[in-house]
Amino acid sequence: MTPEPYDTTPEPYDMAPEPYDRAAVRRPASIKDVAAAAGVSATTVSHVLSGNRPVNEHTAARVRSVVNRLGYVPASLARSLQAGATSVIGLLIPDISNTFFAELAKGAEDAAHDLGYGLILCNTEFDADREDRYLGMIRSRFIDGMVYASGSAPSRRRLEALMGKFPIALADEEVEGLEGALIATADHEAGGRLVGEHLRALGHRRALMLTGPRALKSSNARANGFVRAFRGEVVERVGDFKETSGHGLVTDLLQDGGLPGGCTAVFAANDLMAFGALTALRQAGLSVPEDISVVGFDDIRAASLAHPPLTTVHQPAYDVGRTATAQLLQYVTRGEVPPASRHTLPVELKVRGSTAPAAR
Amino acid sequence: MTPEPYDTTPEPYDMAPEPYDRAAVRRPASIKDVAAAAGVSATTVSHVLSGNRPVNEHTAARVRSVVNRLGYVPASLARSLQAGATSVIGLLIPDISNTFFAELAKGAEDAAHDLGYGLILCNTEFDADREDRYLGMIRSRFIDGMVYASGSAPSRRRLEALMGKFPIALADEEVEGLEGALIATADHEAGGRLVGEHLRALGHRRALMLTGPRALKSSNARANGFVRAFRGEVVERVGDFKETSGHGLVTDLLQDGGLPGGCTAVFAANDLMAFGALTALRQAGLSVPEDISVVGFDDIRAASLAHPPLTTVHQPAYDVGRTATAQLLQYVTRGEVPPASRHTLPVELKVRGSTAPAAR
DNA sequence: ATGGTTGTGCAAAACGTTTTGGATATCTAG
DNA sequence: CTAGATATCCAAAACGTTTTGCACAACCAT
Repeated sequence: MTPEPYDTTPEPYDMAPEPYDRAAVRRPASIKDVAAAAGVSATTVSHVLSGNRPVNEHTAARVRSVVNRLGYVPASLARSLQAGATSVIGLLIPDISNTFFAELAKGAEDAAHDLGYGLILCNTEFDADREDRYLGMIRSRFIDGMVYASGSAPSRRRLEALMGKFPIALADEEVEGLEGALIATADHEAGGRLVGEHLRALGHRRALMLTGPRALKSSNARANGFVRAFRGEVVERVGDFKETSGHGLVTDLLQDGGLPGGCTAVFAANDLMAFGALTALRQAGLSVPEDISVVGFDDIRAASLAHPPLTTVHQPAYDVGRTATAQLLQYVTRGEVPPASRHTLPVELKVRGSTAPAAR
Repeated sequence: MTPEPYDTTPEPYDMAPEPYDRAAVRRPASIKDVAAAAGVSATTVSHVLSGNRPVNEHTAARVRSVVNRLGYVPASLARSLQAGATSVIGLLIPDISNTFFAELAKGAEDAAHDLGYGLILCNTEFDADREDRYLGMIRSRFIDGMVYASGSAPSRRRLEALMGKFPIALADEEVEGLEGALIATADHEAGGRLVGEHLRALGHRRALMLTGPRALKSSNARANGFVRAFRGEVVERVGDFKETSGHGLVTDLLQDGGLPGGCTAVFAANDLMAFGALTALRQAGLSVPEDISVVGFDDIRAASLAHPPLTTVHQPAYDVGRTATAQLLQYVTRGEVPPASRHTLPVELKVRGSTAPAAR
């Protein structure tokens, strides 16, 4: 029986809309005030409100009336202290303004809300100090658990030390060597495979692949899946998931005498880099998809709005967040590790206007 | 002197990376355990850690060593209970996956983090019950304040009742009749005005305006500013800020025999509707900006990536979130209402490829 | 010597709940 | 009429901190 994290009794509507009066903030009523005013003990008030033990209906009615009159709302802090849990968890991500993480956050928030949990947003901006600071919240037991969706390498060891002692679930990015952990991630490898098959079916035999940072398992999985399924010649260039990176890599290649080996397609490991590539190609007078096909990864909102609409792999960001959080909470509330402790969520290829049969 | 919300002492790195061992969770060390092990009172431990009163350096060293050995981290709950504040605030928004609110959230998180505050994400999905539920957090004093950036009408009265008693700051959307409130909002009216001037300067004299819901002051302000500065004929249609709405409204008009009165420009109250309009126009065989100019509002990421790149009004979403939060926290920590309790933040017109001189 | 300061540490109260073991009165079954 | 059950409520402990008032010793200046 987890405690309700906060009271939901509606504020009486007919209350005088007092002017904004900072000075007159009086100490909010405590359970003792209610007890005194109702002529009962604090215990009884608690029982009336929680229904934890039966109370005489007459007494209960009196107590409830006093509760309303005084506008009493139980202090959730004291409740949590007593209960040993706060009904709040954290969500640690690098950048909430990135639509992928925003979607993930939405899923996490939904899952948390479903079980009456609050969600603290831990936005790290890829800053290790900031991340440590937030991880401190779990050690001080202010949050009951953490959904971790960051990939900053320096915090890896710190994370390991925590995972044995506190409930932590990984989302989106795996951490090597943590076998027993709770993990929810998209099927990056399958995504790469789908792209490889798609381009191959269109007759492409040579492709340029713009990868993400080597340190990220997810990025590597995309590349591996692609290379394996494409069964053609693949030239790799390492980018950083930013638009400028895609633009720069392609521009450089074009200036060095065209895409290497007569590539007819470009697969970028995320949509942003794909957009950069798109712009670079257009600037060089090439048209997409007639001359070159371009594929992205993520399916961010702009992908379908762009011109041409971008063929890309849809990632279930919402589901990743939701699943990881649900797993974490199952662990936290029931105290048991959920049966399937690793979830790999399906991705989907969205074929749009940026891919076409290979030019001959 | 606000309390540190959570401990930041780094976990010792050289700790044995124990296997994931749920059964062996032992009660974390409390201040009493430390006191006993160090042969001092809990008071002394507290003083050593807080520096609140001087402690003999020899004793202090001993205490610190025990703290490390036991891995003691103060329970922030107990600390907050004693302090009467949690160092956590809430951010209530309708939809985190909307890039505008994601940016706003980022600003809010930054401001909160700067002052050592945590931020609870309250995503309402425009659901009044969910909003009430979250507002309950402030009444139960689990959070020290709330940044409110939603516009759902039914909660208006409820909000009024709360604003006199708890620290609440409004972001993005004003609430009528709450004069003393803390408010940070973009200059919607100026944004509309900029668009009006821009289109007029390009020679446009008749325009279609797609507004947002009438209930939103921000949407009305955009329309008012536009109409006043455009000084031409303006046909208004009411949309709902969604892409389908922009598409539907324009399609309907086109099927009824072209844009009314020979409009040469469309101003949508947000980018999403502008994209809808763009698609509808293209489907009707009209080209943008040669035949019709299109302007949006918000400057979401997709705006610059679209084809043609969308002329739009850049809203300082990040600053709105940051400013509102900073104001709230100034109020919360210092207990005083900041000097300027209303901030109207400047917007900026981004002229891109979707506007051109009026076709004659 | 005396009074005041400084250094050092402790005990107890306070924060606001929930939970547990009784206590008292009333009822039920034999 | 009595033993046991039931209904009703309360006092006290517990959750883990910080803060406050005080005690004691040691030192200083008069």
